[in-house]
Amino acid sequence: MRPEKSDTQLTPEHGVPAQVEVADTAPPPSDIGRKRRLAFDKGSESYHERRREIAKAAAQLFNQRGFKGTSLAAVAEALATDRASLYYYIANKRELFDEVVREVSEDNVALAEAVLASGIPPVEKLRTLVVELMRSYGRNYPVLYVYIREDLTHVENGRTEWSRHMRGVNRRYDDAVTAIVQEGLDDGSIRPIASARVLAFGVIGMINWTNRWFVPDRSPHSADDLGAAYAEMVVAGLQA
Amino acid sequence: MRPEKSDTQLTPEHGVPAQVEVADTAPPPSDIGRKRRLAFDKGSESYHERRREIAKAAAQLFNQRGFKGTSLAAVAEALATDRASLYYYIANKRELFDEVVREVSEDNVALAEAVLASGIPPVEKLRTLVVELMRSYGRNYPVLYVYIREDLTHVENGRTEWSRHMRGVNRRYDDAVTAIVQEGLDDGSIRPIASARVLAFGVIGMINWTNRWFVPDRSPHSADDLGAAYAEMVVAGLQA
DNA sequence: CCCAACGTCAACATAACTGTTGACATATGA
DNA sequence: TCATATGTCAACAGTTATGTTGACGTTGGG
Repeated sequence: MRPEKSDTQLTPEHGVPAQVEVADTAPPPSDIGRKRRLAFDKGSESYHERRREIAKAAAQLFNQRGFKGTSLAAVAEALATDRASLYYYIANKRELFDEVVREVSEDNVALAEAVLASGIPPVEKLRTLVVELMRSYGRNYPVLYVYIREDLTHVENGRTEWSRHMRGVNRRYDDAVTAIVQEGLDDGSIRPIASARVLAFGVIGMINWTNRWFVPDRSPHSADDLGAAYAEMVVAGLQA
Repeated sequence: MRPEKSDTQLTPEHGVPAQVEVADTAPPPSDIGRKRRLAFDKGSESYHERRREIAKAAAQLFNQRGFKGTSLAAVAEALATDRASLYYYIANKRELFDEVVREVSEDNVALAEAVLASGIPPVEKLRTLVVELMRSYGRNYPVLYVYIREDLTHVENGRTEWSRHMRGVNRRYDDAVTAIVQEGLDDGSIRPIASARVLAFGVIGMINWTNRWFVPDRSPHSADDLGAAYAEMVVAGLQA
């Protein structure tokens, strides 16, 4: 299914099939790449601020159109600049996505794990979790939604270091929530309606689905309201 | 070869994009188009069966990789055929998506509306709805998930007849579920935790989120189990 | 003033994808 | 047998995307 790279001569230097190996390492330096790295390492404030601006604009587009549906040209346009200029700040689209998503997604996991580790009763953990998650979603809008919407597998083919990392983050998140439910099942404070994981996914789903309809600025409800409502619903639904 | 719009001719109409008009009608006939239409209208059994095979293969890929992430070449490959052969059956990728999704999404709405129209008490409607939806998701896997995953806006730019239709379907679905909850709020059988819509979206979210983790064949739970569990959780959570 | 860091620009190379074409194969029934 | 419906193939055209390049501007500090 790789019929013809072309019938014309293909310069052997250029034809090195770089897409076979997964090579998360050693992308060929390239000139602008060196400038970028330099600027990044030097790390002036304005540089990083501009980087954040770019990430913010990208987040909006990723949220609206998805990763695949967002072109760097569109990001550049949103910033009223040229696409090539972005390369002064980021190496490629995936790195931009990473920039947008990484910190906030890790905060999210940390939140879930902190709640799990707290000393309060399981049911209260659940309530706190739901409330705090919704707060976080509201506070970090739309960045957290970008993260939720993308089914990592859709972003990249799945074997890169980055994608492994992201899967790990997701996994820890699911595990933390599941563990909270499990505690409740174990001490009898949560009814054994189904396995801890199924129940946990139900809760997560209710929260995560808000990405489809909740736009903080344009909503009659605050994220806090939603969190409180869903927490109440979940707790009443699960409590023994 | 290709540099049509390079420095030779600096097209002055650089800023006149042709994609402004939406033209859902009158795609130029084209030869294979005529053959396709002919075959379709004549409608032999084998023709439509092949069409269904194609839709099924496409559904798998759409589900795994999303609309944008799925190329017709990939669909052809999955069927061990050539991409061009697909054009004997479908006119373009969107039509294929439509083929996959349309019927089942309308069935889904019909289901929700039927439950709404049934004579049972609101809380029982809710329970029935959740159970039946999960059954439907299991039965129609992965087709319904394809539909859920795509945030129509990501599939097409939003002004076409098709996209209006799809938004309408979504809307009717949301409205039906909301109406069920509203009935419960009105007759006092459901606690006024939040607005009917917020609660409805919570329920829908819990169910729809299963698209991220539930694979019928590879799951220890049946769709029925999940439906029963979530129904129980929702009903207990909302009942007065 | 001048230089280096900062930032931008136009253009190119490469690739993937969609939609289309016209010729070619097969098989089926009249 | 032969015409027709059915189905496939290789190839191309047009579009859009990414990543890169090298030259060009701008600006503030020494």
